Amino acid sequence: MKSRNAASQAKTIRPAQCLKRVPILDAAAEVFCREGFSGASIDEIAEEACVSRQTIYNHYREKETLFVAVVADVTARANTALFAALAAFPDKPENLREELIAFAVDLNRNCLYNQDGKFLRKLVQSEGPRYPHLFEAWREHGPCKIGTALGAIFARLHHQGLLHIPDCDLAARQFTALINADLQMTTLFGETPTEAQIRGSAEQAVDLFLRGYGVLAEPVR
Amino acid sequence: MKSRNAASQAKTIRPAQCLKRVPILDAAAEVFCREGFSGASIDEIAEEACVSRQTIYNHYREKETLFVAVVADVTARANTALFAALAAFPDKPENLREELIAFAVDLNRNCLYNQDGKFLRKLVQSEGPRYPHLFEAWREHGPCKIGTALGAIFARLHHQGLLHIPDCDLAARQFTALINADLQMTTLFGETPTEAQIRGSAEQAVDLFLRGYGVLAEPVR
DNA sequence: GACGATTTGGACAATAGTGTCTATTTTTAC
DNA sequence: GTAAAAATAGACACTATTGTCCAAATCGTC
Repeated sequence: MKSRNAASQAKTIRPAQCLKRVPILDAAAEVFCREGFSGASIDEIAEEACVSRQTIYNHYREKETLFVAVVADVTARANTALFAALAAFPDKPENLREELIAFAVDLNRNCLYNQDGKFLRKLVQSEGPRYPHLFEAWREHGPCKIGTALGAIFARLHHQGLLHIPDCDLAARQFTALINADLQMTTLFGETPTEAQIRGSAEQAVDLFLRGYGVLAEPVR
Repeated sequence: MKSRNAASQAKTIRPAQCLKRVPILDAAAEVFCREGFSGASIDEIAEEACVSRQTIYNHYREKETLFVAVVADVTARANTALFAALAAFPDKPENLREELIAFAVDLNRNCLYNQDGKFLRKLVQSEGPRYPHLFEAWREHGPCKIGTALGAIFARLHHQGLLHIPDCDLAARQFTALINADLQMTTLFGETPTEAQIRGSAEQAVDLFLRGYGVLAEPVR
């Protein structure tokens, strides 16, 4: 194997120069998501990226290399979106219901149900078992830590006396489950939920959540 | 095309005689679920079913026919399991919390998170867009009507004064979302949740659900 | 045991996809 | 403008897979 022999194989392309890298990654994400790993053909990706097939092979040695690169790319993007959403939640909430709703909407719109979220959910489920390493990485560093981060937020709300939450990690899982309750079906269809759906789903979720975990500060009205 | 010409093509095999049909369907479900539609090869299925490849082609003309048959088979099985679970819920609940928990456990164990449930969830997501007809069928007649059926049950509980539920369909979606909240991660790993996990998840879900929708008949204890 | 139905194994053509190679063209930077 | 880097197009070998055809073997039932 010798790892390429200088002459004609020196097509390793320095990672700095790109130009075609972005369209390739985008098209590949699209096609991998639509067709799955084995269903996606390099030719299809090349066409969708408006790029010669050879160019793809120049940048990424083989299909699997490309796939891994795509997952890394999408995961990174999803992560920054997630951090942004988490950071946007106020330290000292004033109108808890509204702020939780806004947070849920943000989470759903920009992390869970955008293009990247859809890609990750679908791919982790269908190709996860085949790439344990990749899968583990997603679980550790990926959008999956929504759980812990949310748990921390709820712990703060508990200590601030705004909510009464015995088990914060559990509450975090329940919160994410609830804000998706209304969107599951749309999601499975591969469609993107409308803004109204996202907003409605968030409101319903937060209302139930607050009935379950709210401190009964105000008298029943 | 002529639709086969009597002589050698008369291998249509009467639907009654089977013998090899069950192992074929089982193996095919397994392989389709593991590899996806395009990743699954007929040879692999034949081997796993301990059957000659030709036999598969005798029964199901082509790969797609086999796939459709598998989905129909699994859906039918999942449906009877679902009906059994729904029927098992008592008309006049006596200990609502316990009975809801038992119901949730039953639902999770025998419908949502068994082999069939896993298959349907995975396949609908990955191959759904490619088979709109099949997908529609699943949505209409498949396990997806958990929603409506559950809604009906909750409506009854509301009228019986056992719960206070303004929107029963919403509550149904939230209920199913909650009983899965703790299992999502395990599920994505392709693992089957343990009995303890299922039980715990159900308890937590029902407790939050009852805090949100319970009539406050008893004084806070 | 004989009959028809079912199953099997192997050979086969046709197709599609991966990855390589090479020569040529375009782009970028100096 | 020129030279290096990157992109392209096409031909190619190789492999895997689908689906067909056929002859032989096996099974179930009477």
